[in-house]
Amino acid sequence: MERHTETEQKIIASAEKLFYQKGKAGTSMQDIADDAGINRTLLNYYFRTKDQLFDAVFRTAMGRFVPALAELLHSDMPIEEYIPVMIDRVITAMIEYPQIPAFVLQELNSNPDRLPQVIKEMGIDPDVAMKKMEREERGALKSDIDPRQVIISLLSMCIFPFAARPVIREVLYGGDDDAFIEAMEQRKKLVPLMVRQIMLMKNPIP
Amino acid sequence: MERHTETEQKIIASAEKLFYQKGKAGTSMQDIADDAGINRTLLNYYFRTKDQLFDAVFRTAMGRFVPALAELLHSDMPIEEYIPVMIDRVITAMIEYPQIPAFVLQELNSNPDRLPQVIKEMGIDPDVAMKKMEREERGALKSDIDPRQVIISLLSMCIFPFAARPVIREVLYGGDDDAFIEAMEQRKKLVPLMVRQIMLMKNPIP
DNA sequence: GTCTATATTGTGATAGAC
DNA sequence: GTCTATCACAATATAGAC
Repeated sequence: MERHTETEQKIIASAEKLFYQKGKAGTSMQDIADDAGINRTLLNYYFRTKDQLFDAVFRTAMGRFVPALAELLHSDMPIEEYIPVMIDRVITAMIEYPQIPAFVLQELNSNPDRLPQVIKEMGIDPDVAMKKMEREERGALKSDIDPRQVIISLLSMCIFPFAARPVIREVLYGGDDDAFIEAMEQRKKLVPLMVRQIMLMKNPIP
Repeated sequence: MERHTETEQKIIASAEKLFYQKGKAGTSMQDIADDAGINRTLLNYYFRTKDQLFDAVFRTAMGRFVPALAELLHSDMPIEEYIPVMIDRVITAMIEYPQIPAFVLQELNSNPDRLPQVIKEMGIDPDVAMKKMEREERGALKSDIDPRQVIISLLSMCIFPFAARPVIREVLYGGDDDAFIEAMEQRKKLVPLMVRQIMLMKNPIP
């Protein structure tokens, strides 16, 4: 399908790396060209403008972790069955691309206009998602707790540790990155248990 | 103590607003001057360089929520007693300054050199923090679970919802910001209960 | 303290030779 | 497809008048 020259590949790879790290405004076309080891004008040749190059990278970034999230809100199966596999998938993606969460969140924060695009690419219909939440409320989740609060906690526990990786690694794991990763691997099994505990709560808020 | 002219105040206020929103590289000195309604060269007069102005803002940002976090790792009292008040304080700070989490996380991500400064200003000694964690392991937390995993989940559940605010608000609350805030208020009571449930887990990982 | 004028460098983008 | 040369413009920062 996709016909990509070697040069184009190198551009995307360098652009991804630098945009993740320094953000859109913090990265110049020259930076990307230098990192890729090519002439700066080639960026314009392949992607016309910086905006278009960034869009390509942003789309790539979302494609790396959004599908796992979207599925959680979509499936007709009881939410409970999906949780463990979902968590495993999300954490696995985070370990592979640890810089993406902070990158996407910052970009959404500074450019809210992109939100509709994000939601659309997630394939999520907000209305459908909300209806589903309301159905779950008296369904498989035999809990009095608002299922949205569970979802929020679930996503938080999977994604936030990576967004805050440098601090957590330094303060809680003495700067040892292997120890941090090991802890995240453990979370693949741990977070589902935590979520289960949370779902078992009765009458949390009267 | 602090002697600040009105102009200086206006600069800091505008700089805070814009840096939170657009980041350091995404905000020009001109942008800040325009927002503050003053001449651009006054920024240089009061803060010499953009870097120094940004540092001032970054310090301010941390001062707004770091103390509440630092206390969690410091106190000699059993961790369990502190949790509810801690959570309340953190969420309250997040509601007041919702853009700070994504801002600080992105800045730490793109400029890891700042981490030591952050840790120092938190007043945290990582060694002390880790020792404490190990002590708690067989202490007040009567659980087999690694207390660091609890801390991570606790912070995640408090901070992440705000970092991901635009998405969560749109997908889970139909774009209604009041509903989002209301849900966060509920979390002040809800998250402590969730954490308690998590701490009660037995033999989560053999 | 506040302004105008200016120096200097960086940046995105294009035209045109090869 | 890849390079050199060049453009227009925006950015930070400083000097100096008021």
